Amino acid sequence: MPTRRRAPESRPTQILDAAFHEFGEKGLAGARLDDIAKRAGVAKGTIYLYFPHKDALFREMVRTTIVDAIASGEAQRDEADGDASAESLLRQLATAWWHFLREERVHTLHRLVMAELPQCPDLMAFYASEVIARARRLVAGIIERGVARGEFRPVDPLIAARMYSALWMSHATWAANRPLHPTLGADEQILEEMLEFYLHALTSRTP
Amino acid sequence: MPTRRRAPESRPTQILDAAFHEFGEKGLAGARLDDIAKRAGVAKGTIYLYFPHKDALFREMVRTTIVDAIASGEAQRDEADGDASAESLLRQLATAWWHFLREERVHTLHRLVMAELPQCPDLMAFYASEVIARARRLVAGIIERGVARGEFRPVDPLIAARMYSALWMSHATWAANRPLHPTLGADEQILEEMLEFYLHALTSRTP
Amino acid sequence: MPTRRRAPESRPTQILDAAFHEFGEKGLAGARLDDIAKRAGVAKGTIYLYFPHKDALFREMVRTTIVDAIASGEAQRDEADGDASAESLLRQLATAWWHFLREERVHTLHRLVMAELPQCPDLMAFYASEVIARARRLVAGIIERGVARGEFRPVDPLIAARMYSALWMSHATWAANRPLHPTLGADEQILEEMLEFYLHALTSRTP
Amino acid sequence: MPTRRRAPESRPTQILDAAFHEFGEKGLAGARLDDIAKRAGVAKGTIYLYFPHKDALFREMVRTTIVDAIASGEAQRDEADGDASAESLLRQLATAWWHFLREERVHTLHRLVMAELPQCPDLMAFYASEVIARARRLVAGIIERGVARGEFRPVDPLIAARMYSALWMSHATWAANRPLHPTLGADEQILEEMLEFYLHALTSRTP
DNA sequence: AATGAATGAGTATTCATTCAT
DNA sequence: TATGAATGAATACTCATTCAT
Repeated sequence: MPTRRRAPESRPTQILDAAFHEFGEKGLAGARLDDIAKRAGVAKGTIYLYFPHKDALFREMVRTTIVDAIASGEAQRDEADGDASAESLLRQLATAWWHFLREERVHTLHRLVMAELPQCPDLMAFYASEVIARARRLVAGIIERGVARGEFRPVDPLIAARMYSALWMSHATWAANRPLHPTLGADEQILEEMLEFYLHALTSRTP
Repeated sequence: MPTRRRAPESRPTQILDAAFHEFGEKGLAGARLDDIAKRAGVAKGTIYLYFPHKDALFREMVRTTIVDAIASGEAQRDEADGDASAESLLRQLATAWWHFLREERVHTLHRLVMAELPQCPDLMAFYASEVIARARRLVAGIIERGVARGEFRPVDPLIAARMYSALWMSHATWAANRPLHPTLGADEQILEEMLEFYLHALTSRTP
Repeated sequence: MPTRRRAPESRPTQILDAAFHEFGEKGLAGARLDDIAKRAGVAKGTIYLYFPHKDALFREMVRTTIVDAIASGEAQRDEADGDASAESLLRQLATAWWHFLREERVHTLHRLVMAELPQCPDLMAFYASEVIARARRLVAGIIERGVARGEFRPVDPLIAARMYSALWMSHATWAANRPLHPTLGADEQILEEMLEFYLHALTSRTP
Repeated sequence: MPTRRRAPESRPTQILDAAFHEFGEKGLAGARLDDIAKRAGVAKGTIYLYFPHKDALFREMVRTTIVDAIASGEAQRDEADGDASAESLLRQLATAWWHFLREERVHTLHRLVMAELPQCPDLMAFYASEVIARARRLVAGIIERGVARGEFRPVDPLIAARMYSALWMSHATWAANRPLHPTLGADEQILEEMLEFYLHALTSRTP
């Protein structure tokens, strides 16, 4: 019998961590509480000391993962140089979000959200507003500035930001399933391709 | 009610149809054979005359839905005028695919694929090559032609086609969850926004 | 694997029978569905084809047992000679109810009702009105007649009937636990004692 | 709030008190140690310092409740005037026992005994001899005296005492569930009805 | 003595699968 | 073919009991 009470206050974290992996691999229905407990190194009953039932555990896991992901995303963004050109800022942000989206953890989260959250509309909404819309707002701000400075052609910043989301998120999904998308190059190359394409769309004068 | 064949003597089709709805609503694990049978108007045992088990039913449902979807997609494409400018062709194809992607049925399929198919890699591959890559090949062909004709700037047609997929598929997903994306306009407007953006990216000469 | 579908329409009866014994021995909480199934000779799942959950099974078991018991009680009563003196009628009825109350089945039922039904007030009410009050009404009728005929002193028939219930039911409970009540004589003797006492109370004119 | 000692240093008493209420409401199986602890204002583990397991707690709770009840019953009896007529004594005792039996606490105890003690025969025996038989002996003594004095007709005192128990206990049970027995009058009236009936049975000369 | 977090055996309930009809 | 009653393995959740503090 292993020692009880190993790290009293980190118990919920251990469990949420294990839950993330099990749910990530098997989905909400497929994951077994037994396995989550085993992975977390606690007894099954312990889970119920912190979460009233499987669904609540799932929800809380999604919620904390979103919050964590946002925090890490913000951190990456905050390294950006606030004084540079809009294009340069966009490149920095694009790079940071690309690394963020390419994290295993984020991809798993995204898949879970797509898969199971139609049944939990509130979590879906949380994800949509906190993760998706947040990135869009950041990008929209940069684009607005680029338009104001004359770096970019006059576009609706919100629409352009949506296009940005579309490109980055889709590619992240595909890159996470490379075997299915064999024409995809290396991560850095994809990033370059997206940036090249995206900047062309913003700077064109001709059409 | 969309056109879906329902030959009264064709049990498997009835069942697959019912399976599509139940799996679409509840997912692979959540759907109950009982409900599928009820919806199909057959006894539970009857399902086992045609499909060895639940998973096989799911797979077969996904497969036929993909095949059906492709057929309907192809039909829309074939209405395109083979003789027009690349831009005009692209507009026609873009419109057709947009309508295709906006079908409830296609969105449901997409969600299921994202959600459950990590566990069925072969189906995932089938979907990726038959649905996603197929569209890309079509678009790539048009772009190649546009580049050759000098309509578009010299881009890698495959890469540009990937960007196309990214924009169209992401927006289709968001449009299917409009409540979560309140800044989205009407379907036709979204299509216009994407086309405008995409054509700019292809025609710009500057950055 | 024993034969399936042994007696299709008697399945619920088999189960209710088994439930009566298991609940009777262990109580509502103590009885295990597994054991009930085993005793009924069916699989555990089969129970759920007929009863939505344990509580419903318990309730239904109590209900049918009450109904059965009443039917058997009525049958015994109907053998009574409608034309005799009130005393004679009372003796007949008293004998019939005594035999009825002394049945194992009735005693078990009574215990269950006392024990578990505070949590199911409707079943309790059903028992009170169908079993207890029913007997009282019968007795009250006879007493009323006896009073009218001058056989008995003028008593309130309902009150007298309540006294009857009290004597008979208490003695039935004690007789079912004879080891705890060693001064109790044989069943027939108890019946005689109760009748002697009861008739005295009804016929005395003095105090 | 009825008088119940609650010496602050007397943990076991607090626990037994809480146990009485929880077991009384939910039964042996239904009561949760957690709730008992909460009600007693102690931690769950503390219970195990005084009682080796749930069953022991239940048993001890029943035992002390019986002992307490007897003590309070005796006290009431001892107020009786030892010198009066048998009838007067009987009336005094009957009144005292009626108040005793009508206590919530006694009724709860009685229900628990009926419900759960088939599984604990020794407790059942304790209850039968200490509570039921004790009352009978008291009554039997008075009756014997009444017969000797010629106040009562010559009856077997033990049998008559049994009849007394039957009347009083049954009515106490019914009175505790008045909603189910709507024809029941007020407590004092019931007592009068029982006494009137009982004395008639004892004093009749005629039949 | 007292605590309450942790344990894990125990059980109701579900549902894919079978098979006698 | 078609049925649907029957099966029983699988699993979420509970709660008496333990023990490090």
